[in-house]
Amino acid sequence: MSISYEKDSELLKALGHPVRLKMVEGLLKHECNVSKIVKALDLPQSTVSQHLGILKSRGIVQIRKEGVKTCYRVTDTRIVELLKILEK
Amino acid sequence: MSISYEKDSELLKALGHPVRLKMVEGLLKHECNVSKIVKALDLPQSTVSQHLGILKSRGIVQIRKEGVKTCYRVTDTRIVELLKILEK
DNA sequence: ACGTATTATTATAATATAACGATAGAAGGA
DNA sequence: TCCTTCTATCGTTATATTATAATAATACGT
Repeated sequence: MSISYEKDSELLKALGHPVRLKMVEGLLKHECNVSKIVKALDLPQSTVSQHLGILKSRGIVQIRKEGVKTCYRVTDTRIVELLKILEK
Repeated sequence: MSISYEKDSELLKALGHPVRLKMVEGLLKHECNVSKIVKALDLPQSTVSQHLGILKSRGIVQIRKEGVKTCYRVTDTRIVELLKILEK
């Protein structure tokens, strides 16, 4: 395999925002719905929802509907490894 | 160590551009001066210089002066690992 | 000193991103 | 049905990024 400049840069750009990076780190550990994330980050609901939408559109997270709630979780396995490197 | 959301997202954002990602991949293999990069990527000199400036300001690359030429190379060891993951 | 090659910086316009209030829609309970 | 909770989308404004031409600055050879 080799790097896809367009696609991979999209992935990195999506992670290249402090709020989204924080979200992703949290969603690695446990699935979480929107309103919980809103409380945890203390940000407007629309802001949180928009960031989650960006992560979802890049395939970084996936959703699971639970009644009226939307549970987000990290699915891209490369993300786990990427975050590990940042922790070094 | 843990993630620095502000600083690490800056790093990812700098890599989150197709041209810069391509540049970094190349500069991992061999140091290169600006005019060579201009030819390789077929982009205006000012565009290339600006992108290199961004990579430099984030500590992703370092420079070595050789007369009138500026040779760029990747120095951040985490970058090597990050790019390897993208290749998967 | 002059000309050339190389690189950085500046200026500007176009486009994209970010933040967030307001609104809309969907699901469930009373 | 009405109300509430939860989430997504829209509209707007502010800010940031991108591209690129033009210009400046630096180093070197003749």
